Amino acid sequence: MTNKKNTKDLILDAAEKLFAVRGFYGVSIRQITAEADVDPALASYHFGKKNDIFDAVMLRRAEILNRERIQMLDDCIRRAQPNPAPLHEIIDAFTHALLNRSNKGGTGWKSYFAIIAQINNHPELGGVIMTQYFDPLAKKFLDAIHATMPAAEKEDLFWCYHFLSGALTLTFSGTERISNLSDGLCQSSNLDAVHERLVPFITAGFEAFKQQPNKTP
Amino acid sequence: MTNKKNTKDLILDAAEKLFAVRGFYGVSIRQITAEADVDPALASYHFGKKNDIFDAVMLRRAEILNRERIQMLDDCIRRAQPNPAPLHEIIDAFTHALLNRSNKGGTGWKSYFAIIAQINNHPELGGVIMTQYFDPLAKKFLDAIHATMPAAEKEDLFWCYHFLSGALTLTFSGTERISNLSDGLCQSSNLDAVHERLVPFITAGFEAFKQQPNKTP
DNA sequence: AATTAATTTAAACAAGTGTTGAATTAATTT
DNA sequence: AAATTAATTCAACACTTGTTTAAATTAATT
Repeated sequence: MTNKKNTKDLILDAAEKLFAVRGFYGVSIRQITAEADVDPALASYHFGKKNDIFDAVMLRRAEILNRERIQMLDDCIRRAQPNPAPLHEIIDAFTHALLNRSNKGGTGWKSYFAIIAQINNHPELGGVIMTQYFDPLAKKFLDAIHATMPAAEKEDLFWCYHFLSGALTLTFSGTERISNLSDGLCQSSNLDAVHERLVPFITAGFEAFKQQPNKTP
Repeated sequence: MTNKKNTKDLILDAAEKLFAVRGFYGVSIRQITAEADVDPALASYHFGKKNDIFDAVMLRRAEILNRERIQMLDDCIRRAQPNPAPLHEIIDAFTHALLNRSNKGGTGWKSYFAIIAQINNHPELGGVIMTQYFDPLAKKFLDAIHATMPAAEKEDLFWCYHFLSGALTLTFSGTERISNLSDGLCQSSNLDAVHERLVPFITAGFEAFKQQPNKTP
């Protein structure tokens, strides 16, 4: 097991860490290369423009994460055949990989999720990665949901997905202020506790749209 | 009705608009004052440091919004006395002002919500405003929920609040990519449609924790 | 061992950064 | 009307920004 990292990864690690805290525009190339203990010119040499560094940071983990999540969705659907997969299993499959990486994946993954949360507010930055990786996954997820809730309206499910997406984003970004609300309730870092509550919460939300509303024209 | 705005508001309007799109670090004072058609030095003259401009932008609407939301919560509680307020009314009171301003409040409010979403990921920026305005409101909201769901565990409700907060943030930031998932389903800007779905979704999520789980030790 | 390729260094570039001070104009008070 | 305060302009400051260039060094290939 080689412990010595190459320059490209050193830069990506440093960029990931700093982007997570201060955002794309809040971090300079010189700060990144200083954190990586590397000459500033190497950033341009290895990656090109600053935007390309950001894209490289995103791509690195997007592939891993995406493969895992699609796999879990497929497994969950296959297990239930010929019936549709249970709703809570679909939602668990959609969220489990996030929890797992955020919990046991190390600081790099934590930073990565924080950046994902930022991308939601800056479409100009991560547009390509999102369209290429997350959208197909979301489509597969929504299809599975629709299969297990055939009576629900598609538009309802579409919005429910957005609510799930928002809850997920904030939960796993890790940057949320726990504030003085918790009163010591939340012994942080216990992300399993979060997941135990997130899945029932979201499942119940979706189920509220299981039947079409009484249309009385 | 005076149409002529003073310099301070011109700067705040421009800053709000630009911060919403590119974030705090992504916008320079010169860009702000150019957008406001005003001399760059006036930013420092009227507000001080760049951080103070950001705080002023936040403060302006935080007071208005906060007063409205607290009012609606109080009204909803008073209406139900001596019974606890219905769950869905509490959630509506918590979200209605956001919807209303986002829908009919003009572009300034839209930008404001986008900045709020950013603050969630950059606690260093809006910490003061959040602690001063949003936390007390959240506490009042959670108390009301607890009153109407006395059998639920406090920690469960705390996390449910976070899921609500995430869903709200993403929904009203307005910066979310609608993506190619919608297939023309979502004729955007129809935020009433969002609210009609958000309240039942969140209500059902909370209700999943109405009874304590069977503790079988 | 010689040659080519890949990587790292150090210096520099023009442009943009937040902020300030003195001079000038506008508004308000005496 | 004069005097005083407030608001605005212009120029400049020291510094940082992303990026490039050419030379020096290291690694890989012949």
